[in-house]
Amino acid sequence: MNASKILPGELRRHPLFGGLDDAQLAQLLETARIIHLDEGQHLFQCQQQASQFFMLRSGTIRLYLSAPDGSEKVIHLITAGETFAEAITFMEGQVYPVNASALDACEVLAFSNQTFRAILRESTDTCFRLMADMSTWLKRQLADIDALTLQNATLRFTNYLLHQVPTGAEHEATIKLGAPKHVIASRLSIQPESFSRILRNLQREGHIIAEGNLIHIKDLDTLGQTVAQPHPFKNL
Amino acid sequence: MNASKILPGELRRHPLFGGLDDAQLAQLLETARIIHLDEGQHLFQCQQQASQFFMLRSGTIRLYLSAPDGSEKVIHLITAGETFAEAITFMEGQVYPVNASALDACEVLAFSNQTFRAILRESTDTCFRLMADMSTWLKRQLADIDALTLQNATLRFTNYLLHQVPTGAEHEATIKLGAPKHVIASRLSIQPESFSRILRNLQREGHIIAEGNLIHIKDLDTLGQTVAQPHPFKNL
DNA sequence: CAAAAGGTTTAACACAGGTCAAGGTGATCG
DNA sequence: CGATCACCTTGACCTGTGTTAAACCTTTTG
Repeated sequence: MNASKILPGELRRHPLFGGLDDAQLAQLLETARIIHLDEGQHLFQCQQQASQFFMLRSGTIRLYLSAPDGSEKVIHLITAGETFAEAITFMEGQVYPVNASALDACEVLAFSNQTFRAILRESTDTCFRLMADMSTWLKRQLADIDALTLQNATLRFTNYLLHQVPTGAEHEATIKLGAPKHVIASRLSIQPESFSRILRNLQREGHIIAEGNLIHIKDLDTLGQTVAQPHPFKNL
Repeated sequence: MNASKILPGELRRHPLFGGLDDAQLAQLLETARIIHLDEGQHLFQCQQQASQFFMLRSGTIRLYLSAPDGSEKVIHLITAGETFAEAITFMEGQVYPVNASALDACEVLAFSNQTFRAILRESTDTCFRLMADMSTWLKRQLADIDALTLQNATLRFTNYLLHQVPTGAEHEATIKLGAPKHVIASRLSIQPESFSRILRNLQREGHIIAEGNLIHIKDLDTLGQTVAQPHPFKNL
């Protein structure tokens, strides 16, 4: 599948490509490819040589780590419009540090690292955009480490929920989980069984109403505050 | 304290500055400052406006996160020669995402973000160096997330130990912990008490000999393999 | 040098969340 | 339309690690 169908405007909408001129964009598209993935199919594996980076057009991609014993940990869920693996070119070894597989049917744009590096060589503006991009990945990962070490499972989930709330929501909101619950659970480093229990507890305590992959938050302010302290009345 | 005493060669040894020409280096040094920190003193606090990044000349700096309940998590220990906070200029908000304090007396070089950005504008080579630098931070954090989610406390510690082993060591090695044990423990997201137990267990099982802040590894190959499976004979 | 302070170790106990096992529900399929 | 499969839930149990408390250094300090 070649890239003749890729629209320049589609790329320009992404901050990373927002500063490219027509010639640079054409240059990038020349070596770009469209990749179709079926559900469950891998885009790349950990440790594999990285010659491309990607932008997801549609579907959901799961970035995850595998342990020798077979257990897995979802690092990030990519949704339509996001780029990923754009920083790998600058790592020594230039191999993907995670696995990437499709959660459902996906359409992915694949760009040549080599071509993009050539463009970066000529454009400090795009360098700056990539560095801004990389810094948001750094901040995201830092937030994850914070969550893993300083928050308990329930708090990780409520924070996750609150991050899904569309801007502008006032007091309540209904969130649709973008992936099977066990995938969200892995993203939050929680076992499916624990995730289920957390959901039940939050519902029992009146914070949310969960129905399938829809979660209704009754009060945005209460959630996150009340839940924050695991044992507010421990010493009474 | 001005920067008249900063030697250009000192900076050039660091990969980040390795591509700067004399004029650029002079420009950077013009707005650089030397900062002396006493033990325990803060270099910056989380959420503080970031107008500088740093290179540590001597001593040890602790980068850490704080939770509202007062608990802390050491993210990284900076040792002499390392740069840090160099990526913050590209984050939106441009505030430090962590705290930084001195574990002992430190001498720190502080560089102006504004000046460095000006240099980056003129030098894609230095952009590439900074991106390589940022990608190693990304990979480090990923390794931490991996460790936190897919490894237990003992494994995190043995992996940490093995990373401290100087290259070239054959079968055994003696590691000197570069910080108080409770700081290393926090770096590994382990409580001091648990850390102490892990040390005792590894010693009882004959893997290491611990004496103060010195840890002797009896067999580099055995450690990391034998220890890897928590319960190898669980089902016997 | 006694006292205070900070770091480390030990032991007893507690618990969040992992593990195991079983059952439910809904979708897909031959 | 029964069978299979994937996902989710529930309950009982287990364990790694946190917590609490106390004792033990070692170093610093008045």
